[in-house]
Amino acid sequence: MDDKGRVAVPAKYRERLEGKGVNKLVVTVSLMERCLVAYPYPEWQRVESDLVRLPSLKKEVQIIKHLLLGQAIECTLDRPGRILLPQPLRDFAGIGRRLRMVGQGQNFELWDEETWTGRREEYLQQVGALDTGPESVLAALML
Amino acid sequence: MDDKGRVAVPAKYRERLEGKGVNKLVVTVSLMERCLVAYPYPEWQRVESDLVRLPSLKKEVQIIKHLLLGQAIECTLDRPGRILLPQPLRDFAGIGRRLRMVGQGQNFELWDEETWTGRREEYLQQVGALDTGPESVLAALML
DNA sequence: TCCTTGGTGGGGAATAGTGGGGGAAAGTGG
DNA sequence: CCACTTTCCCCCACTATTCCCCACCAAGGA
Repeated sequence: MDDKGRVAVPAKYRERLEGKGVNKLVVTVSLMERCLVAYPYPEWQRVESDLVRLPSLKKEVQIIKHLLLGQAIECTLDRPGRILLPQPLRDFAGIGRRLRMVGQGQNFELWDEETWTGRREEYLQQVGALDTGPESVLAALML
Repeated sequence: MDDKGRVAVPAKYRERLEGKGVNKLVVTVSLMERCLVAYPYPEWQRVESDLVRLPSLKKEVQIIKHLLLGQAIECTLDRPGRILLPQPLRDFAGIGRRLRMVGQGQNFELWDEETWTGRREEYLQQVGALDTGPESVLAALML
């Protein structure tokens, strides 16, 4: 990230977007981790319409709508393929000068570099402790 | 590995790939060890589609998706049959100038040479301590 | 020895990423 | 309502990477 708050989206992601004529991303917070999540615009529309369909009276729904919808920002890619990350979102995820993008299939996450490497160590430890019996996730993958 | 970060894929692996018209590999981290895993592209697609099919709410699934999907990099073989290993992956596996490829059937692992020889000693010790009764893995192999 | 095949090294073109200036637009205060 | 400030966005130039190609070296077989 440069000191204007711009983040270069790697060319590999970008060409997948441009292939579909998409030049906008929606960035919001992650519900699970101290990081941000970026959706290609069409993908976000799907998420959003799912969300608004949920019954607004339920407390869980309210919470999730506040977090996701309330902080979602539409970001347009500039010519060299960068997005401008608003300060509030950067603060939320503790994103400093160096950040890390973590792909998740359709969308991808934005982490502070240091936060990510720390979290990754925790993940590895947890995997080591996982059940490896025939019913486990690991077994299902036949890795 | 040369000082541009390129790694020659041994001809034996390569011809198996080229036989199937595959010139791309996907490299990601290993869940179990401090090493990298390389999949032929079609094989990786299978793993990936298995992963996205798993229930995303489970914590184990989240962890595995972050580790495997999040750090997966697509690598194209250059003409002499080498791939370029990105710095972050090299760092993860502590891969220095000399590295070691360890076949695992469909895929293969990439180890730092020194890390591998150390780990191999531990493996040998652990094999020595294995149960050799009629129900054991060793017995099942009829060794 | 010579020829073939697999591995290595490096130069250079193309492409991706970075940084910064200036102008438009939007927000703020008089 | 108008000036002033700030933010943002577009564009250009510069730097770093990546990728593509060719030439060299080393080993094994005829």
